Amino acid sequence: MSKGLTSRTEDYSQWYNELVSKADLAEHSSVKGCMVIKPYGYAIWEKMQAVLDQKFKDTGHSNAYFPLFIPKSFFSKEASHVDGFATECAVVTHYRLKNDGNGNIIVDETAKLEEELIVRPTSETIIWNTYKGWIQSYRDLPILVNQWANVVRWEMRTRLFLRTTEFLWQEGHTAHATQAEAIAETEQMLNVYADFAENWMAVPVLRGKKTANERFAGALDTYCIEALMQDGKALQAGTSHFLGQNFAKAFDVKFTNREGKIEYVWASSWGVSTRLIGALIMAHSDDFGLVLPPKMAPIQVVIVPIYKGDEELQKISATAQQIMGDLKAKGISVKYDNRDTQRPGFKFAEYEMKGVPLRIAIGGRDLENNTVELARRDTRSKETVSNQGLANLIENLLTEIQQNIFDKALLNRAEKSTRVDTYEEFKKVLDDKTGFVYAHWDGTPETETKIKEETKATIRCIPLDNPLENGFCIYTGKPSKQRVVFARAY
RNA sequence: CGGGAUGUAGCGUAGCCCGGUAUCGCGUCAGCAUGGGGUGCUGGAGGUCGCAGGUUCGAAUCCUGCCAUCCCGACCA
Repeated sequence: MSKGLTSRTEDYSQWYNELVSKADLAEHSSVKGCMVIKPYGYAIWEKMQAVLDQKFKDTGHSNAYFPLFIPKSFFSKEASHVDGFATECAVVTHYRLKNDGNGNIIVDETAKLEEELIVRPTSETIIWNTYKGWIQSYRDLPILVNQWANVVRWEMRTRLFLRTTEFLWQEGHTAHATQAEAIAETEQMLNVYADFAENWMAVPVLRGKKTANERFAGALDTYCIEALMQDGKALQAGTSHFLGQNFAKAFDVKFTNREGKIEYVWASSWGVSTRLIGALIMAHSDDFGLVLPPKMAPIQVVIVPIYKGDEELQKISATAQQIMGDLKAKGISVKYDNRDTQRPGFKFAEYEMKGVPLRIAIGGRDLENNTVELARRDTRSKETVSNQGLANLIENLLTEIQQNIFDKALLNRAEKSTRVDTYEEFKKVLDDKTGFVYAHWDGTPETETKIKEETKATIRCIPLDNPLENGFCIYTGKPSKQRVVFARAY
């Protein structure tokens, strides 16, 4: 691991890239646009999965698995869905290779697929094709299924975690007897995501609806959680879609309701991806490396011994083991780094880069005094504390750190949220101050598109709890009933 | 797919204009010392100079073609 990190103010993008690499989260693979998620980065994903998976189960969902490949004909059935994804699909056309006689492996042209297969960019089509066979009566509803999977979207430009050609995610797909129930499900899952983002990832989010332009291809309504990064750019952190009867109609999924009438099934889908790791990184980290909220940290506490010779190490290790036992009893994950191959200072820097929330250093002086040195990653403060009641102290500190990290992110968002009433002001804020810009909009896709073309800012969402307020569109001057949230986004 | 740039050791680089078999840093390996914030010294290993042609006694360097990657745009969780 090399020293130092480009500062955020100097070059935010480079800071991000170096951080991902130096914190050992991920690296570029030999496959263009695809990343290798390294063990430490994957451990964060596993933390996310564990929490989300439990939340899904607590809200009545079950996991299942659907194929990676989708027949092209399925994919074409829902018109706006195809339009949305057509330009970024990987297509399988052949199923065999052969030797061309010169030692080269080539595609065997005689092994052409009857029907080409799409590598799923999302699974609505294959799932609704399947649901058709599962649903006949209202008694079969609702179906509440989630799958953890990889998907492929052939992106032009990629960035580790934020946008890669292949990424990991979960996609929930539910089927309901009524519109109201499907909408309630859509909203419920949005709240699950928001709760996860704020109370686990310590990332404050806006809950809102997307405008028609930003809506998921095939949805009637797209709900989202929007987070603000430290550089003032917005990041869509999760989406939940009310699909109406669009996919039921496309795949002819009907059921007999209580009244004996035949009706199309109502649907929702919702997902979050490994992009959340990008959000986590950019929301909290500093110029010294990653800053992880304790609830998302693969290692919450690291213990570094400082010693001269084996004998002293033995003594320190005994103390360390005792502390580890106390912490583990409280469900705190702890690592004792007694590698003799690195020096303490190196380890300090390394765990700082990796965002471990708390570090305990134990040296000879501490043994004499029954103390340890305790260092917080979020504030980078150090203090020497007594061994007595250490586990309780740490337990409380972890809670405090979790809160502190959230508060900081919330403060950043508050500082970077601005209300503007003119287009001039709007552009100036976007350029100079960045962040969320609350402005009136006439509600038309045309105006939204114009603003996007001229400023690169998009409407991130119309907040769900948005107060009504009469005003005039900053672009056209037409009357407007509420402000919407604009930002430049990842 | 348009506009720009770059390919030299695991990583980052110098050398290229002005041809003579490759520089430095990090990392790595060995030994000794060191150990409370990225340790020091000594010694070692590691290179088809993106690929293929061409010019030349001789090419990382000059010429031609190709490939790849990165940045900016269009597209996007």
